[in-house]
Amino acid sequence: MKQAVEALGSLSQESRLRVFRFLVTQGPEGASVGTIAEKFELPGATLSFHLNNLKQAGLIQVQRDGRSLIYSTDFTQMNALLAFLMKDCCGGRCTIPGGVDLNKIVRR
Amino acid sequence: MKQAVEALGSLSQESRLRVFRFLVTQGPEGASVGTIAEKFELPGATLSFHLNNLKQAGLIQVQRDGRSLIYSTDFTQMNALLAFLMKDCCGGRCTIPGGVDLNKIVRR
DNA sequence: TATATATTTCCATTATTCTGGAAATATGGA
DNA sequence: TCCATATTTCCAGAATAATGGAAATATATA
Repeated sequence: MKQAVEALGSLSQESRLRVFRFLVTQGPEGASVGTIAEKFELPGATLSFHLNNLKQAGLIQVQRDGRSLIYSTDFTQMNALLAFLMKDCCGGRCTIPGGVDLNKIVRR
Repeated sequence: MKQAVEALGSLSQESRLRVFRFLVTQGPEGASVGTIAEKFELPGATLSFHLNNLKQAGLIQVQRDGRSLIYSTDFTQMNALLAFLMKDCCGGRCTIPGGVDLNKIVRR
């Protein structure tokens, strides 16, 4: 549950959620800090703080490319978070947009 | 996205997540504030604060029964949150415990 | 009406998180 | 080596959230 709280907390901040969603769209290529900073008009220190928070939560990973640091999503944690929410927080009552009852397909 | 941030924020606090999960197990019957307070050993004012937060986020609902207030889960919001996370935060890479690829069944 | 029970609201305190300028660190190239 | 670029760390101030005692409100019952 500790991990879930951390991931939920990380995604519950608007700037961070925005950045995370953007990184999701970037796929494995990811994006450099500079690119993200420009896109969201965030000061370096602030962005660095948020990226570090997402990384601590296990939601993103980083790799260096020359002078740039490239951040990209790490779906392991997101996967775990979804599994947790569906198993422990839905009580057999959750469906998804297509009308599928999640709890009928989640191994419990 | 506003709603998602609110729901994520509400669930990202340990006491609240615990209480929410407990209410999930209680189903439509729900539980009184007193019952929850005893179970989690939380002072009245603190619990009231957290219950109100969950309610504001649309995750629980309340009804009066005599002197007691009965809180119970409202899955509409949880459902919406899961849909949001799967559609916008998984990038086609999330599976659930049974090994099912969520993005194959989510209407996008 | 008087009293007990259940819960909330009020409010002050403490704790945590967010923000961003400035300095520090890392890398690459001239 | 010197300089430019990319990003982080440091740090202090501002904003937001959590905590819980005490008073207020709501309901029930005698």
